[in-house]
Amino acid sequence: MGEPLSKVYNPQRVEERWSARWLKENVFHVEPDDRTPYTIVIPPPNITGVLHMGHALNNTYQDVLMRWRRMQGYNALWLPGTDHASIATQNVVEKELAAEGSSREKLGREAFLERTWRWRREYGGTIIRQLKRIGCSCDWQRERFTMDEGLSKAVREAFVRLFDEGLIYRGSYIVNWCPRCGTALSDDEVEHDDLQSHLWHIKYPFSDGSGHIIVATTRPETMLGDTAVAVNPDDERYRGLVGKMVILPVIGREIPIVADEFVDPAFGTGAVKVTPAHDPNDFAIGRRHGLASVTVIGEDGRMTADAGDYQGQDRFECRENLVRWLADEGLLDEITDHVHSVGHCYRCKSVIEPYLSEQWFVRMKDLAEPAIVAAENGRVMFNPRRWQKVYLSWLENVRDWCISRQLWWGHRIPAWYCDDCGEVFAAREDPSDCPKCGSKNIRQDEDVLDTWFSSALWPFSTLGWPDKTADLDYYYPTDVLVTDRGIIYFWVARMVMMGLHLCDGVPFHDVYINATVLDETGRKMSKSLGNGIDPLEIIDEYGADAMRLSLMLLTAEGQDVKLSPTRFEMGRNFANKIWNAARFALMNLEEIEDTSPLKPEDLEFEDRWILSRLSQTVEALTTALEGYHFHAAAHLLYDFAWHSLCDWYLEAIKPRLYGEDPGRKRSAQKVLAAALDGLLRILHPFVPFITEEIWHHLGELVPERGLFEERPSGETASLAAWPNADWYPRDAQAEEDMPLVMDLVRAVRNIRSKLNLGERRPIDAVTTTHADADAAPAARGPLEIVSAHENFIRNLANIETLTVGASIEKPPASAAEVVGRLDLFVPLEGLIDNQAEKKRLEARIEKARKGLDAVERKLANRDFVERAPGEIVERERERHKAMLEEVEKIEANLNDLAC
RNA sequence: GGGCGGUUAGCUCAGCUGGUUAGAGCGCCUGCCUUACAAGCAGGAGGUCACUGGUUCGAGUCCAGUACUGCCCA
Repeated sequence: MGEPLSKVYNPQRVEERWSARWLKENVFHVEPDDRTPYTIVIPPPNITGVLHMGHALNNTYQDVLMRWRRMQGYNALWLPGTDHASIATQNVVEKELAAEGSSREKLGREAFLERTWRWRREYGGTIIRQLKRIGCSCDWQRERFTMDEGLSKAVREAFVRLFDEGLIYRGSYIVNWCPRCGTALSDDEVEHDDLQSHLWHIKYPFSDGSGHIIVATTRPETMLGDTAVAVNPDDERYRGLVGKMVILPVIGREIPIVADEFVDPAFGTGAVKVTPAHDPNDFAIGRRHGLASVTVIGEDGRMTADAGDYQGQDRFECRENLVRWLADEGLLDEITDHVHSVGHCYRCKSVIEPYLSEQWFVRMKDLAEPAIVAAENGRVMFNPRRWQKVYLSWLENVRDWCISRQLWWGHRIPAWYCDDCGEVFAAREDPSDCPKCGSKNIRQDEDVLDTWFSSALWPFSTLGWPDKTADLDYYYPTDVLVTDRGIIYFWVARMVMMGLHLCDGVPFHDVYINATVLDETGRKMSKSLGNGIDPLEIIDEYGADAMRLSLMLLTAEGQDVKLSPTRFEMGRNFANKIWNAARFALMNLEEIEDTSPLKPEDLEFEDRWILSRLSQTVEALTTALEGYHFHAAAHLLYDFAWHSLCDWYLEAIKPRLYGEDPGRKRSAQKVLAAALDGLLRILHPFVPFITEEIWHHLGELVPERGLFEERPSGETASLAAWPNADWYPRDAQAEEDMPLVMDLVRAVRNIRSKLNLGERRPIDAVTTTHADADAAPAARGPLEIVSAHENFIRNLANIETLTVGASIEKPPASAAEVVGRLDLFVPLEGLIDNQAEKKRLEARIEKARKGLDAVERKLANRDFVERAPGEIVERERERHKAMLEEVEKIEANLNDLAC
């Protein structure tokens, strides 16, 4: 790669190159060995899905963890895969069929499944390809799919075990029915929205003709299936009516008035209609009172034969017609406005119909208990902590889980019915006869399992369970699950339950709940709103590294993140900065001859400082990552790279690199190489592509980048060692000296700027102090610091001659500044703009006085002096002294200007 | 109705166990195409930390309440 590096970083080619290379060389594949494992299973995206910003964020977190742990030397497995998504996938294929004028019914089950598998082969890999573009370092060789042979076997095993243990049962209950998808849903798959609706007050005449009772309902169309009217037993208004019969309008059925505690006397008229087949509460009332159930709305959302004249009408159409009829008949007492919560299908948003049907359920209570304990005693830890509460409250109030779906795409329920003896049984292998009576007259249940049933097994089914594989033994339990808060119930809780029950241990130790991605106005990004930002467009425009880093920089812990496309400029600019810093380094390392280790005494001030900063950064960064503080980690990197390395260090070593002293040049080159090497390592988990690219360029020039010892750099940044803080020497004195030195440089630059001197006009400067005599003799005096780093200051402030000495008189016509205990004078004979200088000093003194006032107020407070800790009071006194001195000096400079 | 967040610079947000003159990025102002980078450099302006009360020598930070706002559950 001899060609010169472009001035602007161009991510496209770099990302393509490294993506391909990582894949080709299978860099992220691992097998069990004698190292410590670090495992993450990916939250498997739907095969119908396309990558959205939420995936990008979620997977960047995981990739940062994986790459970091891998570099730390763990046997790091990130197991990827996809989810078959029963409803979503079936919907997609059915839509295709509809466009062809066909349907799944026309095709038949087998042909439909064949067709769906074909779809999955053709399009199901889209999202996996997209994950690769982000740079995800998954072990792609281990990619799994929830309907793979192995995972299907796991599903069967789990079902049969739970069935045999009595934890799976079948029964007739009210479930959430989606008439559009034609299937039952679990409670969690129903989204509740408040709708502006009405309360219809309907007269039900007594059968003896003695008048009527008025019931209030939000769903008049279900009245056709009423089998009672209920009132509260304590309700004085209706006490005498319990037991009386009423005639159900339209149908003409005679139904009783019953008393039930459930009825809220304050709701509506205090009398409610009871429709056991179409409402879960009514179903319970019906059971208590032995009422019949009449189904009037069918699977397709149309009225059944039992709906009389309304048969065949759509449920909403029926409502309108029925209400009109009631009004015409004088049976409609009134209509009031009413807001109520209506369930919608989470897949297609249709209004859910509570529907009485035969379904399979998982008994949850006993499974939930250990999952609660696991969280309470810290075997499963949530980050941020507060999500534990969400998890617990769901488990504590958990209801049985409806797992059967009236779909074809999915794991067919491994349960069989014997038509001769009526036996119902589950089996691991397809049976040929009934285990009870031996009859061959058996048939398998038609339904498939809820997709989440297989998802619940994901952390161990992907590792080979139920077989006792070496993978399972080595990689399970996994270390952390990174996911969205929206699926704590659906998925996280169920994995913990299943892991504990079936696999003898929690599936992961930590759960990291990532932020929700919002648009710039604070709305959730969603397909239906069309306000999503396409990660691939961002990658095309700014690069994957830029997107990843932007997400990490912008997403504060535990806080949702508002994004707009332009916010990714942040990451792009950073990548470009790194690119150019590397370009600078590479240009100046080209003719490095001697790469043998340095001796500590070869290091100069800026070297000692930057290495100390790097050491600190490594330490703080490692701690941040250990605590999942990704945002803090990204900012540590940003700050070190940009504001320490680029702003100061690179500028500071230019004279050495361009100068004539080979020793000083060599040490600058060596430290530069070591610092860049370290930066690339710690940056790599966040921005893998650009760091990998630079790593190789650097490797060609300086394969050996150890500071005081040999440290071969290795082939790829992806497998480079994560640095320890002690790779780089700490230097307390360099760190202590630097702030004053920087302040001095800034003061000179400020004078230049405010007095319009231009950046490059050579000037002289004097630093002096009149208070040195008072300084504690043990302390390193400011003049000592300045003279020690004279070259550094002269270079960065572009000063020709820097005079340093005690008690030097202010040269005539000088600009003056106070920096800590120092006086800074810039002699400007003939150049000084007195007006500008006056303005500058006035602004300066105002600020200084504000500080002084605050300290004075504090010290004037007797309570503070008496009750605050001595060291705090002492510190304030010190500050007061310094600030008073500062104000006085600036004042003197101002006065001086006036004459 | 219950639970959990949020309210800090024009915008988006940091701010750990209470203690220097409250920070960053973007935007804004001034000056710079300085041989790594104009996606940049240097300098600067900008905040009664939502409100009320309390605890404390001291509150953006702790406690109580209020207002507005977001999410989840019923």
